[in-house]
Amino acid sequence: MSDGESTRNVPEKPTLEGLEGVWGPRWEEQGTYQFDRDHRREDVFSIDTPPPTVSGSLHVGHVFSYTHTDTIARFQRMRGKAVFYPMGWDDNGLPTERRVQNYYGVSCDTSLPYDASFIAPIPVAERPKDQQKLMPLAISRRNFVELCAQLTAADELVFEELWRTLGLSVDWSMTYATIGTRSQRVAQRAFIRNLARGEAYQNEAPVLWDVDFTCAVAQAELEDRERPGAYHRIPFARTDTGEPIFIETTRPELLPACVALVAHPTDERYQSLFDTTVRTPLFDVEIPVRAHELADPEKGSGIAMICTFGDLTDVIWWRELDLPTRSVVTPNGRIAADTPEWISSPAGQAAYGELAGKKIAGAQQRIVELLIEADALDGEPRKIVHDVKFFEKGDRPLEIITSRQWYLRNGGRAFTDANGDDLREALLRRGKELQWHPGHMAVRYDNWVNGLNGDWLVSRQRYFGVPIPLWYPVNADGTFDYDHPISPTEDRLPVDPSTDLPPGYDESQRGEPGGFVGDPDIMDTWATSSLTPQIACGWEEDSDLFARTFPMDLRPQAHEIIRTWLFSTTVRAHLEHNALPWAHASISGWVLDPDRKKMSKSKGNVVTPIDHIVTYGADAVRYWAASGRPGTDTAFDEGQMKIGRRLAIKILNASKFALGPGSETIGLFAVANPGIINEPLDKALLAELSALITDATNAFESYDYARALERTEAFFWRFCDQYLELVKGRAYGAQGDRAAASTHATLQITLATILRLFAPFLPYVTEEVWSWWREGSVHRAEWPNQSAIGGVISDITEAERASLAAAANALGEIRKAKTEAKTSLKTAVAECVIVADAATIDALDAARLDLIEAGIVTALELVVGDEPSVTVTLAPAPTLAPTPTPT
RNA sequence: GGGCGUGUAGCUCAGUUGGCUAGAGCGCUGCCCUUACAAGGCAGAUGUCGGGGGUUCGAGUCCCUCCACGCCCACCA
Repeated sequence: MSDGESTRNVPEKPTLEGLEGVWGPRWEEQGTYQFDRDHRREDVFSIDTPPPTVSGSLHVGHVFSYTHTDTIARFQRMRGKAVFYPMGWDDNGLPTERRVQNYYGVSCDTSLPYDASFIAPIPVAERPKDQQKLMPLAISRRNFVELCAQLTAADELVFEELWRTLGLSVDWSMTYATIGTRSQRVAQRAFIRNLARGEAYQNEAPVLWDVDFTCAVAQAELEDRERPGAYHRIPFARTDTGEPIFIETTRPELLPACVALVAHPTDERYQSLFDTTVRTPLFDVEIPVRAHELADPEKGSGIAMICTFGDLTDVIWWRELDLPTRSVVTPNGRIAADTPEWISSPAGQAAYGELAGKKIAGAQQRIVELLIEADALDGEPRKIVHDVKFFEKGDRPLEIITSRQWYLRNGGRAFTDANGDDLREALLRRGKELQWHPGHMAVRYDNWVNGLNGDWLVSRQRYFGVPIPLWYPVNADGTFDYDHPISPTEDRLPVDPSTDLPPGYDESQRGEPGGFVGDPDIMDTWATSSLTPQIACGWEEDSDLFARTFPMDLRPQAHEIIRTWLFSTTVRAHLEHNALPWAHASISGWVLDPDRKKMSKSKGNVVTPIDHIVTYGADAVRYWAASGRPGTDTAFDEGQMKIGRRLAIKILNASKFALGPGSETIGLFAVANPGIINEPLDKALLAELSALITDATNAFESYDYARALERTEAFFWRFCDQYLELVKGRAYGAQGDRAAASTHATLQITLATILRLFAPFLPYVTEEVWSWWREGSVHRAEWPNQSAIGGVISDITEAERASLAAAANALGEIRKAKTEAKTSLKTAVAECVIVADAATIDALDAARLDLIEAGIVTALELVVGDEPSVTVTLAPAPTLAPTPTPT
């Protein structure tokens, strides 16, 4: 027996059932996937695993993409790398808040004091029907945050269980949560360093605002949605002549916030109007008419009203034309209750009174009525469907509200980085430096960076997140001195400024003149997620680990978050480390339902993965996932899982044969004694296997796991259908011990190889079979190379190389004859005459004995000729005893 | 409006520098309990390679153009 081989233990009836339950715990116990931190950086492969959002349930989309990464991790591990493969949980942020509110029926009220004795309420779903629709229970911010932490901790256990069952080779001793202490420390440390370097700054400015979450929203969180709207044609009156000037607007309710009209500087129609004034209808406010290139003469009447603020173009006009701010929309999406001072006429004030306090939609309806009454609406509103900006998690169109927010430099506005380079250019270069898989995804990064229209707004007016770690002095008059924020020292992190104290102050000074206030905001969830490499690798906390793992090797992720996660991570690493955070990015596609729609929770077409794992087995589900090529959207297909299951069963059965009677004495010693393999079919098979190893290895090295699987699978089926069929008799000893030894050695080299090639995809079945005869885990075994095969096939002849395909074809013809004769494949062939070209005949002759045996051929005649043919004469069917006729 | 991707058998997809009659699996049809496998095996039928032009001895593969679908991006009054 060769080394590495253990006692044979091949089950009588191999089965897939229960493999997950057997091997999962054993891998855990044996530390199969533990990160070995003794390796040097170049021998480590580190993966920046996407932390899944814990606020919902994992769906097949997760199973799909995480399997892709796992195949890469397993390949690298078998190649000898110490694989650093941690798992994070994204529990920070709005989705969790929303889930906690709904799950427990609570709401956060920042004015309430902390209740130390608070106990989580009974979940809404578990209450009696009549108590499910009660008003939410208002609880303090700290109680609310604690409840979030409690629920996410429970959710994370469920997630981990599913991942383990799926067979992810994660090192479960290395997990993090984005709301965890470590993540908070990293996020706050990075932020105060950004602040110290001038990369973080605050600004009082118009921002996109979600009126339901009462929270600012960043450019990266926007999405356009088509909404019905209408152009309202409204006359403004020239102040000098009273002549009507018509504008068209989709936001008539913003008329009281109008600060100017604007037309293109070259627009003939409006030349005489520039630098004069007009008066708004209903409110009778005098406003200037200005010229600006962004005004499009083709659009509407060619002259637009500028409001503070109807859209982002308004913001540009307002800024560049230096217009006053006249806001009427409040943060919660209503028209401000108090009549603004710029509306001075009694009629205007009365009109405003009609709108005050109304929600946007109601205000729009009312102002249209008022315009009609005042004969200030020209014709019917012209209905259109247009794109409106929404917060991607929001339900109502965004408004633009002026507020003080924190920003992080990301190249959206001109900035010179620490290297003296333009930040945007530097980040574009980072995108080119990164190796994308597939390569065409790189353009999405370029598109996004080139389209940035401002820096990254990182402050959020929410609760469950990492607090902005700053305090502000309170002036003698009670106002806040935002210009002199107080940072904590790094050794105190993480801090919560709403409860912790700034250096040199005591609690009695909170909110008092001469005292301090804490920044009430938290950071954008991406402000933490953008630091996953730093969190996972132990930045500033475990410098040894950091040195061995950072910058990381691989960032796997989905394409829709290139603009958020991938880009923001690049920004943080560039600013903090002057480095790319990882060398490679692999971008997975989506799982589509059979109607080719993306599966997502909101569409209600999500399939729960655990049922499929139970039905088909984890290997089968992984097989389906790994069939999806990198970056390609893939249809959800249970059929593929059935095929995966069949493949796994086939591996069990073929392995049982390969390790069957006669094989024990051979072992793998052919490696040390190449001369033992001398049969043409055996050499032909190993030649194919050799090519397969090269092909699969190259595919994996270019992150194309799907190709590696496809090639391995195709080889395996040929191995079963052609080779095994042809050598069965020989394996059983029909041609003597020497011939049997050749095939047994070949079978075992092949089996040992394909088990390892399949191991990244089908970790359970390959480990099961490996355990029948080899020591240790297949997942720690060396990735196949040519060493076991090279010597055997170095002297292969052309006839030998072609023998397998030729014999398989001939066997197919013989079996076809039997099928057509509707007889059993066991039927003997009296005579078989094969006419073919000389090369084929040579190849067939090389496999002669095996072919005769497999086809049960009595006389095989091989003839060189120009017209290929196979003539099969079946032996007379054995005489059957006459079936008694029932009477 | 700009860009990226996809379009091959009823379905899901391979097809790597252009090379002999275009492949696999599912599904479909027929046959076979053959000692690895009946939740199996063997065999069979099935294609204007989205349309049109071009380069070439030769194009599913390269070039141009058009069409359909998906996605990303865009200051969308």
